Amino acid sequence: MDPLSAAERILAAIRAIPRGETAAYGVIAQRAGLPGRARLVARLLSQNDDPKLPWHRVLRSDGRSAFPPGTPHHEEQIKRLRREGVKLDDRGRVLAAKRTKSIDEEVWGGP
DNA sequence: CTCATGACTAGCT
DNA sequence: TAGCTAGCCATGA
Repeated sequence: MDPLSAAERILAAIRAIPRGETAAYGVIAQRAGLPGRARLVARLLSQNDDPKLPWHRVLRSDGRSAFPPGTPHHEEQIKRLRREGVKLDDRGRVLAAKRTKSIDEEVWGGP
């Protein structure tokens, strides 16, 4: 049986995002062994209550925040990302170069 | 059981 | 580049 629940694998993948980098919902899901479950990742985040979870590093596939611009959540997310050195364009989009490249190694540490 | 909703995505126009 | 659509799937009414 699975040593870790799907939810726990997803949370682990989110926690593994390095400071200053970001990852899309779909990427997190895939890394958790749940390809195509981006919405599950979103749902977990919406219900998560762990203040240690770097939820602000999780973005949509286009590099934008999942929250509508102008909302408190959106502002908070952008604020945290900037504080970590993440660069955004005028439209609040994270530069592609800063998006996650090898979360797999971050999570499962290669071998 | 069906229907609506949502911190999503990929593809098409 | 922006907007729309269909597909996705766990939850709750």
